[in-house]
Amino acid sequence: MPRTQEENDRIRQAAKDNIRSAAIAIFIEKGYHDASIDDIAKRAGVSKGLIYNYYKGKEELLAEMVRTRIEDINHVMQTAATLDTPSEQLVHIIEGALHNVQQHPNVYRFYLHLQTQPEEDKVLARYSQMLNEAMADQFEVQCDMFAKLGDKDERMTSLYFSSTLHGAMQMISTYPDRFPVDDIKKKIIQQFCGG
Amino acid sequence: MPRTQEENDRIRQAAKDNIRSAAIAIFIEKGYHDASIDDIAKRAGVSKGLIYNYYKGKEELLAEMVRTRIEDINHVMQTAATLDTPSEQLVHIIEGALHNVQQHPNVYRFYLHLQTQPEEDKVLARYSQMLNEAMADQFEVQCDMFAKLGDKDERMTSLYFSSTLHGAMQMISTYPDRFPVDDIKKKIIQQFCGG
Amino acid sequence: MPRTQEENDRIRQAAKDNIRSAAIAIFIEKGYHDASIDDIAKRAGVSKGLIYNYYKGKEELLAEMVRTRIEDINHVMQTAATLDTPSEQLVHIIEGALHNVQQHPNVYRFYLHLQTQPEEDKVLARYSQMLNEAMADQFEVQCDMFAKLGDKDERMTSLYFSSTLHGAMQMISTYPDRFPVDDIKKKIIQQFCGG
Amino acid sequence: MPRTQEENDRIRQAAKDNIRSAAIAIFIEKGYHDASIDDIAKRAGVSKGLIYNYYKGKEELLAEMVRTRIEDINHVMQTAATLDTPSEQLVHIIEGALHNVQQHPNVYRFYLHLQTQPEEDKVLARYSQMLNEAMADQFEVQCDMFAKLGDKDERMTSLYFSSTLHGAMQMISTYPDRFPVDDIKKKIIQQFCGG
DNA sequence: AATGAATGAGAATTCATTCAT
DNA sequence: TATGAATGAATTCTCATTCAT
Repeated sequence: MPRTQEENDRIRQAAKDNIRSAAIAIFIEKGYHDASIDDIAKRAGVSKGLIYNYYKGKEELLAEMVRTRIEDINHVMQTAATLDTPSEQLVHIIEGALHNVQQHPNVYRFYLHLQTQPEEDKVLARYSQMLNEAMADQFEVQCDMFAKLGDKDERMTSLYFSSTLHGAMQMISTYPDRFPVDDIKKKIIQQFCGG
Repeated sequence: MPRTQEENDRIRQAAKDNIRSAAIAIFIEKGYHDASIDDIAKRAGVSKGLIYNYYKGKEELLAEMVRTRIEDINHVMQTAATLDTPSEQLVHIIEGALHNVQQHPNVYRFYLHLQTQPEEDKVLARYSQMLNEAMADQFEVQCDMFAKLGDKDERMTSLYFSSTLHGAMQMISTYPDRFPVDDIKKKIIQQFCGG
Repeated sequence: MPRTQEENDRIRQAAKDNIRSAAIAIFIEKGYHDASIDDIAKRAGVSKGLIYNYYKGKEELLAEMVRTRIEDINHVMQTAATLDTPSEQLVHIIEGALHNVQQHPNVYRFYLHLQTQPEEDKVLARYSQMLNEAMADQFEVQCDMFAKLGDKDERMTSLYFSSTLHGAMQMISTYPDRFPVDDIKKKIIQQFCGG
Repeated sequence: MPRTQEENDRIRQAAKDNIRSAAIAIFIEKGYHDASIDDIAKRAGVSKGLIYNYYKGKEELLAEMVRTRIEDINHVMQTAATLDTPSEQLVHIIEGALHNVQQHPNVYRFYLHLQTQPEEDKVLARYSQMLNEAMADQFEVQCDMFAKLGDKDERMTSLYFSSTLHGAMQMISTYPDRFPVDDIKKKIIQQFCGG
């Protein structure tokens, strides 16, 4: 007697999730190139073959991961946009970003690693670019916020803001134990969400 | 007619340099993993075997590269230290850093990529760490500068400064054509080398 | 409410036939090796599992196919044998053969491909051999026909006839659009069914 | 001290030849799909890696083989063309073809197998087609011969001739021990090289 | 000092087959 | 009877490294 449609869907979804989680974990631990399908299969506790049942290959696992990442970024931006004042919006972005890096420095590290992939890497260049574009989108949204904040030179300020914020994120992910996140957060808020 | 000792040394050194240059170029173009020894040999115009004559393997070529990089960083810091005022010193660091990234965005990209290597990568983690330590050294030197500048909270300022500077460098290397380097440079100088 | 025995048999037979048809179609389109069980299951509109319910594996599907082929060949020969004169009998064979190839060049092609399978192919060699034996049987029957036609050297004539006929079939299947089937048919009939 | 250029060339050529021979032998024994690179490496007594040093992959080994085959076919045709009378020319073609199959039935078998590859096989279809084209070229040359022989309907005769000849070849390769090659050869010569 | 032929360990991927439901 | 999730053995191909010359 075959399983019902629903049951199969459930099993499939569980298996996919399981594999995706394992892949994410392994990618973050070892990096994309060093992670083998075998590693992922072992971590997920499934056979190599099953991974190919659900994903076209290693690259698709990365694609899924990047897609999720971009959605997360966009989600933060959209939530920010619902807040009342530009000042609060920027604070939300800052806190979201720094909190995230602080909680998962390796994840930020992974994506920064991906973004800095040599452009010649035919496989990864696409994902690198997708992340850069997401950052560019984020930048545009920030420009609006600074404009609403009364900034006359909002593009320059947004750039400077992004530099500072990403610099801080980079530092946090590099020295996760030593970096005084809260103090830096205050400084950034004070500098850019000034009022 | 055997070569003289000196002549041999000269030949050896020239060959080593040649190989190192080729390796650097290829690593930066393709990244460490994607660069093959064959690529490097071809670029250097020598045989694969010769590379192993001078270097223990691929990894040692990277080690050499990282060593040079760290020396370059230290060199900038030392030169800065010879300047008269802390303000001039910081300006020198800023200009050196930004100019460098602007001239060779891919080089900065390469090292940032290396620094963000997953820690589990047994081969590369060491180099990642070495670069981080160099950055930490740089940080300490900067602290002195900010202290001399009269800053009471020089460690925090130095951190914030490093964040901002590295953030800017990251942005330049990501968007080399669109980023207004000079404007940002001015802003950084104004903010940190202030008065 | 359990099904009756008959009903079950009917269902089983229908399912088997369905699968066999799908397998034949896929085998002919893609060849044995390139055809996947998945392809066959999709074409038949059943699950992979069901195929294994009715057939031991991929090979048995081929076996079934070859069995049918041989039956078809024998059927043509038997029908020929019911005709009155040896001349008519041979004409029937020729027309049957050429018509068949002309209608389904890919089918002939498939079996010729199978017959020319390397002998070492442990899986397929058996089927190759079965087809060759069927051809040998056909040859014997033809010998009788040529004998009845008054040929003193009937084995040689039958061989020459088979060569010519199979050569023509090979040409038709290779150049299905360009080959003047009817003209060649006439020539063969004229040459061999002459008297 | 490195080897001289010549010495290397010699070594390379020997290795290539060795690999090619092994590949041909294995392909003929097991067929293209069933032959693994491992098989070929073992037969050649070299490592798998070396094969990829000399050939882009499995397909290139086949390509080389097919190229040689076509050259051989063309060579027979060209040699035939140098003979004085069309009758002698045709006899030369017949003898060349039948002798060849008789000596190496498995080789003929291999190429017929290749020619009958399903068209959907994306890898092999090209080679199949190349062989068919070589056969078509051969056909055109034969037409001229029959024309010179005074045949009014030379294209039809050439087709019929080709059918008969290829049919015989197919039979020889199928029943190499039982087929009376010389007798059939005489019959073909008698039928087509008139005089 | 210099060469490049040769190796072999390891990676991604495919697919016939099994088996719990 | 029927399903399709899961397996794992086999295969192609890559590349850092070795070593005879």
